[in-house]
Amino acid sequence: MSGRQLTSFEHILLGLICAAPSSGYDLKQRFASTPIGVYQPSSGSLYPALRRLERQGLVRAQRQAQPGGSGGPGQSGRQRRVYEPTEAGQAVHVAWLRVLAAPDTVSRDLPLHVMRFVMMEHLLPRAEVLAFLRSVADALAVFTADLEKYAAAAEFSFAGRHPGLALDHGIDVHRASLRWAERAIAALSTADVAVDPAVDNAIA
Amino acid sequence: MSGRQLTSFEHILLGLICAAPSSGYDLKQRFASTPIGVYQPSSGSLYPALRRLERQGLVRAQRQAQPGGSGGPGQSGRQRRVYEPTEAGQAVHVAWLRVLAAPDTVSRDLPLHVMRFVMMEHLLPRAEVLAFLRSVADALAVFTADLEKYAAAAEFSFAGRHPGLALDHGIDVHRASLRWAERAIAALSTADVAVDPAVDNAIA
DNA sequence: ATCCGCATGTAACCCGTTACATGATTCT
DNA sequence: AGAATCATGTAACGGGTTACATGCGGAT
Repeated sequence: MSGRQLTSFEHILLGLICAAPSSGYDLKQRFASTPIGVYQPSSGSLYPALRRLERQGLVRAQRQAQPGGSGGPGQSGRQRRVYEPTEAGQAVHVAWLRVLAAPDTVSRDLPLHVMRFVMMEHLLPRAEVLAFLRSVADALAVFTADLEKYAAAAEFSFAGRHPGLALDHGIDVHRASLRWAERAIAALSTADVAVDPAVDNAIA
Repeated sequence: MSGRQLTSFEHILLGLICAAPSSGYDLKQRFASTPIGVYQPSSGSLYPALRRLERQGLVRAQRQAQPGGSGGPGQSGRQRRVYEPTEAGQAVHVAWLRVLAAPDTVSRDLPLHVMRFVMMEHLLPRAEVLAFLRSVADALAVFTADLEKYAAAAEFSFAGRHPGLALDHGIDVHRASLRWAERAIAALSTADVAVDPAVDNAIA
């Protein structure tokens, strides 16, 4: 439990491991197969990151002997290091999920916020998820308002020109995110509340 | 003119210098004052990057003696290194502006594309700007279609759940960008074509 | 025997961040 | 003199990318 705080990439890896114990190779496959980030981590970033998480006591690896069984086509080659979260790891992950969005960083961090939102399912109670989405929506409202204020102030200087159009793009995109956040709040508010037993012991 | 290709950051710096000769400090101020990227380059990245551009012969620095004049409040302190583009630098910049958007990288590169779009004003003829925007729109159309196909295929597995909502976000945001690109094309197509004399000698 | 796919790792290189250092000028 | 602003730079550190190395099993 050395103090230094994790990078976003490390936090995401930790989150994926919390969702399901995985080897480095598993994680790579998951990045490859989902439209998660369009981001393909390289071996040179992935394995060292996992070692760092391990060194800090947030995950634990167990060598998985290939089953092979009697006559079955024991499916693969080298031995896998399957990581699972420690209690400290789970605590760090949940704490990361609980951080609310802030107006001054929401634009830069939006993809990360969306990723965190995905990981909250089954780990945070409905009410906290809604509070998080509210923080995102509020932050985006502030951000877009600022952009529009800027646009209004500079209108004479670049209405209809390239800088003005670029500013429009920023406003449009963030307004789309804002509308999405509001719709997600509505959807999750009215959805059947099938209480998830996993959530309760995750909070404990 | 050593061969190695530039980072995005270096390309942006080169573009800003092409737009107006600037010192490192000027560039920092410009990043600070515009909603360009919400990105504040540090001295430790900015000055070395300028030196790299200089070493490659893309920009040229000239020490600017503080005017000061007779009795006037010569406004500032240390001597500035004001960079201006070389011909090679301008050529590299324009070539960078001319690269079209591709479907497989458009999501990752969108902010960069928008920035390039801004820099095209006065440097590329209207027709090329429109062709660029078309490539962006087409790439986004492909990208969103892929996302929607993915969503349709996985609907049973996560309709209304967090992953599904996150996917919706990706679709919404990229559709917003797509609509913006189409609108920008329309706006620039119908706009008065005041032929820009600067453009022609930039192409030469 | 060889190649391919699974699976993990390492080394060189580059770049960005943080934090500090330095120079010159003006304001108090 | 001391502080503030303008202005450029450097050093330590960390992490990502690329490319290569290794190990083992099954398929041709």
